[in-house]
Amino acid sequence: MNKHDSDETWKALSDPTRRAILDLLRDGPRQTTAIVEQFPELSRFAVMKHLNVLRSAKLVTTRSEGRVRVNSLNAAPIRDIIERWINKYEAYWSNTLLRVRDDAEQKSQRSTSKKRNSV
Amino acid sequence: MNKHDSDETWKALSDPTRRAILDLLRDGPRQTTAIVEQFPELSRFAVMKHLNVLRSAKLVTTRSEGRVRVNSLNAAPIRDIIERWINKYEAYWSNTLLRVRDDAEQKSQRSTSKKRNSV
DNA sequence: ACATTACGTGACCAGCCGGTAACGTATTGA
DNA sequence: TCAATACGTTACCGGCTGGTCACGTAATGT
Repeated sequence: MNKHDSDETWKALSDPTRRAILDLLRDGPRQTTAIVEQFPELSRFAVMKHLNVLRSAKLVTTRSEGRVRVNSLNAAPIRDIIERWINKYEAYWSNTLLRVRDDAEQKSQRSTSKKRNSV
Repeated sequence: MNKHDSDETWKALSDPTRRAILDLLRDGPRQTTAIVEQFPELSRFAVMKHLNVLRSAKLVTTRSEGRVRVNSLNAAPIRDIIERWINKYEAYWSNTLLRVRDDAEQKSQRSTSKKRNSV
């Protein structure tokens, strides 16, 4: 949780393509080519560069399976940042966070259908 | 909350100096010169550029008081982002964030009379 | 009136960032 | 074996970003 690490996380999260990759990996691990194909408007290398940024920020982990590379989301750095900001800005939104918790409770009571909004 | 807006927020938050300015404004409004003086290693213009980025991302609002300009934090865009990410990544950190939310709830119930800093 | 204080801007520059084209490596199946 | 598949890299580039220096504007106190 040192400053350099969180700064790298922020930098990694600041790009919309990289956030879209994380969105994709939320639904489960993906091999590299599958991620690349998700962005037909970008070259393969462009996507892989983003992937490398995410890897060095430890937001994505990759393991080899034969000639396939499986990329998985690691949400820990995001959690660290969010947790930090929740504590830092607590005075500014305590009531809002209560609403967030209510949403979460309702959602877990309803069903487990996931929504896919891109931020 | 369209995509452009939240992207601008992310970009604004991606710089450590800008996050430090927000940190400063958490403690209350500051006039422009006071913010500038907080960063002796930077030129005044550099700080003001960062301030302008924060203003156009609506993270900082500024009002005139005579020849003084008072800058205030607006945490709403941060709250929006965090709220979204809490919901999106809910499955990845169930216990930790619930604890944080419980803390917020207890605190808001304890000190309902205590107003937060004027924004 | 006018120096002082507070704030803002124009012009410019180096370096990083996100992107492409082309090429290289390694595992696998027929 | 060797073409196909999956993945990665070298070389390069335009534009954005974060920074500087110098200058400009506007309200205030005396």
